[in-house]
Amino acid sequence: MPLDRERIVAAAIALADEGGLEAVSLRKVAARLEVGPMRLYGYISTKEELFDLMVDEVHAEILPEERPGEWREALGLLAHRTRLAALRHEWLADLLGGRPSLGPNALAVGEATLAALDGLADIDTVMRAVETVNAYSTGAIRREIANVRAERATGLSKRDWQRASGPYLTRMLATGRYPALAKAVYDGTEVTAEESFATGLNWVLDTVAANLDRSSA
Amino acid sequence: MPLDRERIVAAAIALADEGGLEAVSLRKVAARLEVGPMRLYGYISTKEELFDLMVDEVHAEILPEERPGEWREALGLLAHRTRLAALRHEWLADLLGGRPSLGPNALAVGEATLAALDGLADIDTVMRAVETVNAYSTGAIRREIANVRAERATGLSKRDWQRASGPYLTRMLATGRYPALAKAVYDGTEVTAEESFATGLNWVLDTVAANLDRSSA
DNA sequence: ATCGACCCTGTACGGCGTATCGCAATCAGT
DNA sequence: ACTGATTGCGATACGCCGTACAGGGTCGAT
Repeated sequence: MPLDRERIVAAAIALADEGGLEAVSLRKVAARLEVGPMRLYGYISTKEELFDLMVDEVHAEILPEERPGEWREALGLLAHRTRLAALRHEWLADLLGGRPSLGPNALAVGEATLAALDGLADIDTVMRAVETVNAYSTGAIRREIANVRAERATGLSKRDWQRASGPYLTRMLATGRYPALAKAVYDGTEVTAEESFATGLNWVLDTVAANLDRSSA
Repeated sequence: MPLDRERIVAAAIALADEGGLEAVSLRKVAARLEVGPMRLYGYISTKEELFDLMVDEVHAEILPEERPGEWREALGLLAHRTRLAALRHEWLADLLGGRPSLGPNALAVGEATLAALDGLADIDTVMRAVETVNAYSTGAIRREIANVRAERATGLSKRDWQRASGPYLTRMLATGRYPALAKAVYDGTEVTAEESFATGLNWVLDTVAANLDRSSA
């Protein structure tokens, strides 16, 4: 069986899906492909490059088959698909935004994002809009995955955890040094991660809409 | 000289400031304090815990001395101070949002954020606002640091790099597969990272303002 | 003075990324 | 066909990592 980048990246993604990024070592990738570790260096030159290739591969899942006509739908779809990709591949949250993504699929996602706004405002406004939506998305996704992991680690939902003597945080909140925080934790409505993501995203898209208008006026 | 968490965390931060997160190893931290590596385990139980402590320590720099009265100024100040902290400690960008920050200083920052919006809308709207601003800030900061590093690595400004045959990206853009991207790269005005951050932040604060109004109306 | 318990930390283990270099396979020259 | 030079592959090995563990040193009790 001939080796190539694709098989290497696929093996690395499988390992990362199963055990997180830290389960990805060049030795384990090589073992899964039944070759010696150094074989890989004929196809990739560094572990970081492998990570870059993994990120780009997942961007292929993010790109929608067809682009909606409405810019707002297009941007929302891309953001939601990025989120879903990160839920399927939690390690993506560790890598997203960590370095510029310049692989062909990531560029295609960037292209789709820009294309959705093309002509709706001057280039600089469009770029600011893209940056803002992307910053929100990656930040929100990272937080969501961080929470998923924390909940999995304690085996409790966030709410239960705080209420029922999540020992450390409860103690901190009980000190009275964080009154607003305590109120938010105890009085806030529980909301799904998807709702939270969608709400913030809509707010951000609202402000993008407002600024597209202002710029074209 | 007696050892304590503070000295350990300070040594780790110094190492990270000098050589990035990957330059932080328990062995090097210990060496800098002139003790054996295992001494550290009397004060921290894992390398991850050390990272958490480092993040919390930097949050002390983020918390402003006095809180402005206006919510918008308060939120903007916190976001800008977080960004400045990340510029002083680039490794913070690698850790921000990676896991829930529950140290005393991070909680104090969260408290200040919530307090700024306290009473201006129902709790759920306030929480959504905080989440959105935080998601934007961490995402934007991560991207900025990623760009700073990429520019440092190539020794060229982003613009110069693309224009003057940054070989790979130029080739990709020349394929014609990314027309909107190419246009943005070639026709976009160069803008400082701070302007970009501030613009997006203002947009997000605009939408927060709009939604605070709607909720209280 | 002797012993026991406990804390401390040096030693050591398994695993990592990847530099290096010996060797097998290939090819050129006769 | 046979030899010698050359190349490129990948096994071996190096230096580093986080941290388990056990042995030693310390100190209190008898």
